[in-house]
Amino acid sequence: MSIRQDVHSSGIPVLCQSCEARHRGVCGALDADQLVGLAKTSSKHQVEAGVELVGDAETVGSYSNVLSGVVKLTKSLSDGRQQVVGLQFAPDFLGRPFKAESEINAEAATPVALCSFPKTVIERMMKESPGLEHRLLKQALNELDEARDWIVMLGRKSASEKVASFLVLIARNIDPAANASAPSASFDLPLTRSDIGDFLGLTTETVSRQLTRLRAERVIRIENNRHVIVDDMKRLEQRCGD
Amino acid sequence: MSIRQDVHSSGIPVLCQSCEARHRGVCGALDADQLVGLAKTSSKHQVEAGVELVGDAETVGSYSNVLSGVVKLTKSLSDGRQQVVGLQFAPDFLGRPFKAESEINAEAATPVALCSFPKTVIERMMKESPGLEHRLLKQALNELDEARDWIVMLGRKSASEKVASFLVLIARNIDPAANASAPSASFDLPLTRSDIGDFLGLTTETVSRQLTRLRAERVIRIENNRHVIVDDMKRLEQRCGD
DNA sequence: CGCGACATTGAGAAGGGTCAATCCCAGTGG
DNA sequence: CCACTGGGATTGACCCTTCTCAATGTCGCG
Repeated sequence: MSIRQDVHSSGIPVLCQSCEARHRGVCGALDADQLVGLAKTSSKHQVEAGVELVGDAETVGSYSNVLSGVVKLTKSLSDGRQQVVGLQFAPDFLGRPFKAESEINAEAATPVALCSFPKTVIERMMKESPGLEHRLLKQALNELDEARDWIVMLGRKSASEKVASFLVLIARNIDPAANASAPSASFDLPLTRSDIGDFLGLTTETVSRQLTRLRAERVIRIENNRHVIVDDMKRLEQRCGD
Repeated sequence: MSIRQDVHSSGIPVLCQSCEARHRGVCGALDADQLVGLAKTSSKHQVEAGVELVGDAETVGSYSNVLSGVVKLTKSLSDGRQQVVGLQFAPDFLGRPFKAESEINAEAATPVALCSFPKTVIERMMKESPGLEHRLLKQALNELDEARDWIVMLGRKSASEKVASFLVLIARNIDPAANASAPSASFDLPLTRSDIGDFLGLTTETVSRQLTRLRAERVIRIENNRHVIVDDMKRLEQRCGD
């Protein structure tokens, strides 16, 4: 069994050997040959927090897998008002197929590791391998579901419910131990207060006040302004409004 | 030319002959044989405004194309607060592949014509014909783009900007003459004031006040509470904030 | 005519926004 | 080692937009 496994995986590029995207991400839809083809033109990058990913020369004309860290997608109105429209965690696929310019900005919210490859290569593979398109469809539908939950949140929740919902979202995506059933969680916030505000449609000050309130009510503890500990996830979830 | 056309279309089911979904909708990805297969199990429905489409026996386990009218997708919080998370116009595809229950309610906002078919048939065809999956991916990505624009609107726009944006959206989707370049538009609102509120994250009263304001400023005219006339789309667009 | 659903309008309350002062803390350089 | 600096974060006071609650208006229809 393990021998067959080894034989099988011997055709997989070194670059991809330990890559999470090969399992849970889009690359899982590719066979060894395709992986080799893709790996030839792909490269891993490491960027620090704050770097623009889209509009930046490095990824124009290319797609990426997020290997670690958090990428923040934003849109702006003409007068500068900004809104975060999505967060991408590993092993999400980053990029908008079938469209030249996206009008969306992507920025590393934390230090981020990416595996990038030219648009053309992926688009060719999509034609050859329906499985890949299937994966992308699934991710798109998932993101659509998430976007719709976010719409409900923005449209109908109060400030304190928004902040609680945000913390739950982050806990679920960042703390590896915080599965649905885990009673507690502990994680670093990947965003500044003002980013969180841009995410929730609130101001920095309101986010701060709501965090203070949650802390005063002993729902969360905060260390170093960034690290959050939730002893009882249930209590936090009760404050999400849904 | 017209003869060849006729010969070619002779294989197309009567049901589909004049159907818009065959051109701009998902059925455009199917060849004549597949159309015949699909048409065998599909049927056109006409439902009146207010009918629940999902959760209702008629469409559980099935997908549909919207042929005419407007379908309203909503989600609710446990205490009853409601939010519209999407509107579907002809020839949109209605349904969420790869997921048993959607937690989303779909309701006819106006009288609606649908062409429905069992999930199983479409899902089989998706495996056979990559073109179909491609169409669905495109629609999903488009809806995702729209959802993100909506997120910006909900998170960052003022009540008056929201109402103006809503009117522009409807004008674009309902008034056949209102292409991007048309200077004026005229249409019936497919939603009640309170539905519009649920769409924009506002109350009925606020929607009403903003409409009154737009009318007072001669940006729009309203007849019979439902019919809206925009003489100068540019002026309306200027109030959208973007 | 009168009912019921939807829409408008008004007055008052409140949730968040705005502006400004202060705090906190990680670096940095003396 | 300590003071200084600068970028978040927090807190407070005040204000404004939007919500809430309630009254009134309008239209279609039996």
